[in-house]
Amino acid sequence: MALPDPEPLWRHLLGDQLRGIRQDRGQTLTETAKRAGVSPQYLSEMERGLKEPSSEMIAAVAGALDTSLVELTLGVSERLRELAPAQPAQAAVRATLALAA
Amino acid sequence: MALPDPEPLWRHLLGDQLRGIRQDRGQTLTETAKRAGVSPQYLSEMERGLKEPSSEMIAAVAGALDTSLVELTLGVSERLRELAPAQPAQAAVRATLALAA
DNA sequence: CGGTCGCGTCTGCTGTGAGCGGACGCGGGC
DNA sequence: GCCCGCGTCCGCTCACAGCAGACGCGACCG
Repeated sequence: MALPDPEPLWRHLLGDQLRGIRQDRGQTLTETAKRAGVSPQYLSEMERGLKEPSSEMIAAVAGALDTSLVELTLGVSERLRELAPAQPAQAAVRATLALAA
Repeated sequence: MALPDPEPLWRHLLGDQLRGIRQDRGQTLTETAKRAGVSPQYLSEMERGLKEPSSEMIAAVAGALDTSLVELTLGVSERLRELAPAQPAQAAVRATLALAA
């Protein structure tokens, strides 16, 4: 019986994307949060995949980072493809993700 | 002064993807909901973008549809690209999306 | 025709978690 | 030493995630 593959969760992948883009842009968490109109503590939680942000929140933070939902979702799908090259490597992939978080 | 582009929201795009895939698979809303372990009324709301599903819910419904988060996010990003060919067409694009919903 | 069934959606509800204020640890500058 | 800004921790409130029961509708059957 095949188990469902343990794909990473949306909120983790999204958070990774957001943090990655923010760092690429050289923005601090505090200034991005301010630009997005959210609290710094909340943005911190979003980036760490601790919260399920609403669609409007995602859009606001994307706007603050001068990016868009299309780039975020594309980034997530690309990341997922990198993470899932073959079935037997799943356990190693999981460990790598845990280290990145 | 450039306004932020009125990109569709994540929950709407996700819901459209889920309904599209479900219909492609020839599954009823009721059986997909059962397979995913969610209520039919909730799946209906998800598909119509009325609710912000948790990451686990997204994963559960994806599993029930024999799809994955990578396919969903890729589908969303592709849809966004279709929807945003050029800046002046944004208002027409918005109207088209409203009709689809 | 009336009754039954399954589909998808509406309505109202409760417990949980989204989002945030205040506090904290840390490093850097003066 | 004090101050500042960074990012995160902790605790809180209220909006909403998720669902039970009800409903409208079309299809089917006797």
